[in-house]
Order: sequence, then C-alpha cells, then structure tokens
Amino acid sequence: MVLKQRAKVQALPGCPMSKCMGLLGGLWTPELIWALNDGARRFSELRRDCPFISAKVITSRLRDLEQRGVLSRRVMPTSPPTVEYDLTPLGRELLPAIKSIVEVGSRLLLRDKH
Amino acid sequence: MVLKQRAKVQALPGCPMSKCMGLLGGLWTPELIWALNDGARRFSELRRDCPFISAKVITSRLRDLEQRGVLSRRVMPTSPPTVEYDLTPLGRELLPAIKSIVEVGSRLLLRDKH
DNA sequence: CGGTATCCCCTATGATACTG
DNA sequence: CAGTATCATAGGGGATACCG
Repeated sequence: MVLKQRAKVQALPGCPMSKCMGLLGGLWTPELIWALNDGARRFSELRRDCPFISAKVITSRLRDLEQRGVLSRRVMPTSPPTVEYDLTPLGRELLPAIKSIVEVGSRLLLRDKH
Repeated sequence: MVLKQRAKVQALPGCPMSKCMGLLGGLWTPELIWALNDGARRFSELRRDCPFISAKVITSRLRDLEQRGVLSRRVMPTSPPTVEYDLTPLGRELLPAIKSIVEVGSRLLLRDKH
C-alpha cells in the first residue's frame, strides 16, 4: 500500500481567486487587514480594535502576512518597545476586495432586519 | 502557495464582515459560488468546473450553502437523476465581493509576472 | 448520475500562563 | 508593551470505496 502522503492544499498556479484567497486565508485575516485601512497601527491598538481575536492569533496572522508581503513590521528602539504594522502596496491592493465583503455583509444584515 | 484551511465563522452577530465571511466560509466556497455565476449548474458540471475540489467537499459546501439560503437545489424526476443548483437572490448578492476577489487576484498575478 | 461512508490527518484557533 | 509557550480541540479537507 502506498503511504498516504497527504497532499497539501495547493493553489492552482495562475488562478486569480486562489491568489487572492491565499492572502485572505485565515479566519481573522480580513479583519486585521481592514484594521490597517486608515494607516499604521501598533500591536496594542490592533488588540483593542479586534478584541475578539486572541493575542496569539493576531501575532500569528501578522507574521504570516508580513512574510507574504502584505504588511510591514517596524520596531522602534523605544522603551518600552513600540511596534508598528502597516500595509504594503500589495496589502493595499486587497482593500477593495475586503471593502466589497464588508459592504455585502452590511446589506445582508439590513435585509435580516426587515 | 499553500491555501489555508478556513475555520468556521460563527462569532460576532451583527458584524458585517462576519456576516459575509460566514457565507464565504470554507476554503473552496467562493469558487463554487463563482461557478454558478452564469446560471444553474448540475452536480457533474460543478465537478468538471472545479476538478480540484473533491466530491465530498463539493457536497458538503453545497449542503451548507443551501441551508444558509445562498443557493437552491432542484432534483428533477429523471432517470438517471438530475440535480440542479442555482444561486438565490441572497447568493447573487455575494457575487460583487467575489468578483472583487477575483479582480484583485488577477492584478496580483500580473504583478508577479513583471 | 449524484451522491455516502470511512478513516484519518492537519491546521487554525482558543485558553491560560509567562517574559524581556 | 509586545509578545511566547504550552496544551487542547473542532472541523475542514483528502483519499478511497461503495450505493440507489
């Protein structure tokens, strides 16, 4: 029998949706990116903006997004330490899609009420 | 690139993004909805359109989306059986957001090449 | 044709506690 | 302030076989 080498979920190369969803992967990722809509934020600010996301997950997503080139991380040599996260141009390209998601969500919520 | 598994979205009632992402939940869900963009499709057509999604997952997502009111399932009394899936008005509301995702993805792919 | 049934892995997320 | 470490878990997803 063949050892099951579990195939990882691969994005189809050249598939637009995979390309974008790869960046938005993770349950809270869009929320985090959205929180950077108005400019750079510090870690504690993000925690306050997204109190429903645990610190661990925030860190994890931020690291991931940093590596994918979606956002940048700047450590300032202060005491206590200050760290700022900001969207890169690539990250900013994702905003229209996220905005669309928020807008649709809003309309759906309105519909629910009526 | 490895796509992330998406965790289940249920938290935060009343939050637009959760509302929308709840419907788009599931790694392959947007692809499926997108496949219904041009009208009703049969199960086997969806399988052909999305050969990278296993039958199990297609079924699972379709059932889920049906229950959430995103799409409808129509069984025709033929032999062999014929089943048609189609977007509901609610499902059609999601298309702009998905379109946005596709568009961003396309632009990102173009960028990669240059 | 349009699915189920099984089995099993994997990863994202949570909760809690701790640190330079 | 800005994280790590550790332990635990649900459920998504893959592969394969089988069914009315």
